[in-house]
Amino acid sequence: MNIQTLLNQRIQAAMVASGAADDAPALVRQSAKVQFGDYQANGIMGAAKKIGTNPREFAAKVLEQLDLSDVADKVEIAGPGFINIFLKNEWLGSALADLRHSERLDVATVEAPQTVVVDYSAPNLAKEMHVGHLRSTVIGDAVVRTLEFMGHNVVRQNHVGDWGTQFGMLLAYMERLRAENSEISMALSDLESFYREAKKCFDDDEAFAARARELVVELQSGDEQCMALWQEFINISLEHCEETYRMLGVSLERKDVMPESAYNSDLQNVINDLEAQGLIKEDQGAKCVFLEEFANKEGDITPIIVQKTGGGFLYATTDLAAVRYRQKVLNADRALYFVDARQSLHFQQIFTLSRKAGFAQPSISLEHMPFGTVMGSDGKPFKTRSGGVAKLSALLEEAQERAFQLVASKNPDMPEEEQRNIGRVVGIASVKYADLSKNRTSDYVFNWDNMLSFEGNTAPYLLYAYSRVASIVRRSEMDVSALNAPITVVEDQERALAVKLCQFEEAIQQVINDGMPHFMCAYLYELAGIFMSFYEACPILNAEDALKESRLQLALSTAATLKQGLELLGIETLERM
RNA sequence: GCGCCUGUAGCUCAGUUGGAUAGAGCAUCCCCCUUCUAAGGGGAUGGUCGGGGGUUCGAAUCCCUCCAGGCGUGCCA
Repeated sequence: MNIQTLLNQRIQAAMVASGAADDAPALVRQSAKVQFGDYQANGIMGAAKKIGTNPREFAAKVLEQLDLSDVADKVEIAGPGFINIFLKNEWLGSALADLRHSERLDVATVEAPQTVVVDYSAPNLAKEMHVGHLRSTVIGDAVVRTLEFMGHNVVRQNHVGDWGTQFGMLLAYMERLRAENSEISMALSDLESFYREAKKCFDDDEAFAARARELVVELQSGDEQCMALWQEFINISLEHCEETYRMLGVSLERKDVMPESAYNSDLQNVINDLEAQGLIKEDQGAKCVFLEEFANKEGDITPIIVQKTGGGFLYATTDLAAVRYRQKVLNADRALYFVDARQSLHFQQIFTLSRKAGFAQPSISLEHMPFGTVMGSDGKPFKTRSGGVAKLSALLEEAQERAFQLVASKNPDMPEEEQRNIGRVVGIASVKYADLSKNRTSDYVFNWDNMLSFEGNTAPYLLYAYSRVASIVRRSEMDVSALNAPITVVEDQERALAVKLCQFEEAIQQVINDGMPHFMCAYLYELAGIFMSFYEACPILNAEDALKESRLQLALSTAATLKQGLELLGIETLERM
């Protein structure tokens, strides 16, 4: 059920029938205030202006063409020409019955599924995942889950960094350890320190550095032994990533890995294609593309360098090859890039050039989904207490430990095993939710106390709300699947809850349109808050039979919606806390 | 220099693409546990939406300008 879509269609049709342009939008929104009803149409004023009539008179004409008697019991003109819609309680009751008896909460899959390529996470395999990878991974995964729920064909692309000069250094260090008969797998169990040690050798030891550079050349020329060593390293590094994904509850798998190196054999083709189209200019020894779109007022153009002096390729080249792959091989309708906001210019360049060179057809939508930086309380990029970059796995361990301490202090009598499990779920959920609930584009401050608080828009609050609903259902000791009594919407709190439950699909739509999961978070937080008010005001288990069954179904639907919503965010729920 | 982003309550954040009297949580202050989890709920206080101009029925949102901060800007990714 999507009330907004339904009202939009009906009101727009009435507007057109009243003389508005065919494409005049009805602009139906959830009402800002209760006195304005449940929904308001804001499009009347604009449409009236275009055809040169008085907005209120036009609104009156539209109402004559509009029959909402099945869904609304009051439709009124207000202010300069708003149309306010008050939904009918009986209709809400029947909509809820549909929702209750649907596996998917009455959310229909899309009529025209798209192939959506989602590029996210993309850690550099030379090092371990750190806090900087959290946002791309968590936000991308939430959007992926939401797209799949709506029936789109999603192709995950984990564009990991597995190529480049730093691998020479790492391979040289592997060689050295092997020569010393040291245990390589042990050394690689902590990639972070492995990288540090290798870097130290590279900086201090001239012979080592020379060998590292030599290995880069061997690697690039496809030397078999060198490749084998490299592959060994990549495998171990990927296992680290997968361990973190498991801990985080992220849906990425090995099959989703499409590394930078996969495009190596295509990079020269990219250059050739650009050259054949006359797009390349050699400048100071490098092959560049100068596009007018990136000129300043003086006419100076920021070039896109696609091949370095000496023949090396750059990440621009790889990204161009990736666009072409996503277009030609994956046949994408949309390609979403969950990548740091600092790469905005880079993606503008890549997208513009891809269109110009025909790598991307007009039909494909290329969308950079930028996100801000995770900050510490000092307002600077988040670091550990010792000042280093925070390893993601360590951060997640700490989250679970903190949550465990919290659970143990609130529930001292609970068996430790259960405390641990709750700590795990709450800890991970807190970190993910803190990230997901903020507007993607802005920086946010990482704060343990805020994210682990049970108050406000936090994971613990939502999980608690869910477990509380689940507890009511358990205590009812009824066969809830057999519940079939009509759902009656009478009290204000019942009504508010009913309307909110019917708006789940609208929240999903927002997440998909803009790649912004915080809309889902806001929705779930509001839903939980409204349920809590309902819970205070409307006794469920102590109500008499018909009322009890009606309210129990409201509770059931709330539980199902919270669970499904959190699942779309990639967050586990708990039946008991 | 140029470009992009950000600036909303003391703090942390929303604000559905130009809609009605700008909203939450924390903090502060007051209420509510003999009834389904008080890890909860209800209420109060708190705003020149960075400043100034403009566009129009209507601006936190769009345009111009200034201020403050962040980031990017030819051979790292």
